[in-house]
Amino acid sequence: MSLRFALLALLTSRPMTGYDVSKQFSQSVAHVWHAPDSQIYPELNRMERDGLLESAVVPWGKKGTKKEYAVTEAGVKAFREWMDAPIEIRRQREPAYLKAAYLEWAEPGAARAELKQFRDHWTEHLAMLEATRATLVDRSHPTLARRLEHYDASEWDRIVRYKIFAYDGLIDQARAAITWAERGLLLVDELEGSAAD
Amino acid sequence: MSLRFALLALLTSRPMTGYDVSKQFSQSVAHVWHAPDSQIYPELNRMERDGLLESAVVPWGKKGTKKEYAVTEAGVKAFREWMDAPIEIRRQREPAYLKAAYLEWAEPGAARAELKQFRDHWTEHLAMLEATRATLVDRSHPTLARRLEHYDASEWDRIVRYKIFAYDGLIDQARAAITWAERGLLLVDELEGSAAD
DNA sequence: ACAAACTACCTATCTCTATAGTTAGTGGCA
DNA sequence: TGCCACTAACTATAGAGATAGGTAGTTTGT
Repeated sequence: MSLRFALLALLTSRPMTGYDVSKQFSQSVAHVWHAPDSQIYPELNRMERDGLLESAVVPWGKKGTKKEYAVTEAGVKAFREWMDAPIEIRRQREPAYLKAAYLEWAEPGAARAELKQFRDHWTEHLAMLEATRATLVDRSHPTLARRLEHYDASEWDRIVRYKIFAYDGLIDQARAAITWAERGLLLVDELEGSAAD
Repeated sequence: MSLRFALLALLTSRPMTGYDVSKQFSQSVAHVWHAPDSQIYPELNRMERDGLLESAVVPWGKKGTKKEYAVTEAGVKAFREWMDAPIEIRRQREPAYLKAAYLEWAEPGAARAELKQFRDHWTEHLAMLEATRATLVDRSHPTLARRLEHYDASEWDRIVRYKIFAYDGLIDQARAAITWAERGLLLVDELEGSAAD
């Protein structure tokens, strides 16, 4: 159900085609709620069917057309209602931590490789989050810039700071994951005897 | 797919009935991979069909019977293979952070309520994780105690420390979530004007 | 003139999850 | 003797999500 609201969140910045949505999505909302385009297109259709979006067919080149979606009043209302409703608490589902708890079953080499892979993934992810955070701070983030156009300048700080707050939380998570993986690598060295590799 | 391996992990400690599994599960592996019993029973059946488990029918009372599952050699092999394979990286799916990024749309009261709910959930979760961690440190955790029986005492430290390592990671996550929510509450006060409630 | 890369928009299928039930026997106690 | 909580083991169904495709037009570079 959150996909629907992630899409509404994005579309409140400006009307977009499905293709725009799927491109912009991966650079913003997906940091917090990932979805592939095979989920995005059908969901946009369903949202239109449910009256949350309306679409206009726009010509594209000589023969091509594209469909631009805009949030309706009902869509804004649904989004506000979701924002005011209690959040769903996600259940724990962490394959990395599951494996960590049973690391005595792994080959030491495989244990090290997994922890490194995990650390590297989060290191990369952290860099991306920090880069995105920087574009929020200086307001160069394209979706944010378009969003601020609808508001009075006196509101800008408030809007931007909530987005930075969300990214700060994600950055903390990423840092914690990296620290944890590094502690894990030291632990494997200690328990399995350190091996060069 | 991880559910299968979460179940194998649990069943390597000792053979269990489906009911035992679903009870023990919620006190151990579920901290890292949640699943309701409506997923556990069918998955146990499928694992038996696939040769990872074998079951014995055990009498229970006068007429009742129960089915006790034990991990087969193929099951142990599959578990080891999964342990040595690279981990799947989970995609971000965090409704709380999604909402946080768009908090300018929420009523200030609703924003506060959500952050409090989030903080309280994680505070409770943290207490449970710390309590479980303590039972690992003193080795009074029932599943751990049964597990250690299969190993030589010289191996105990290694096994226990990996489990503590996993819980340390979860505890860090919980603490980070609480700190983040508290920062969020201060931010709402600053941006929306503080309201007593 | 043509290829390659990009824009645009899906579809199909399978698995995984969530939610909400059902059926039946056991053990204790009032 | 009857009731209730617990043990035991599912089932049914809908929706979400992952993976892997497909088709058609456009733009850009050579």
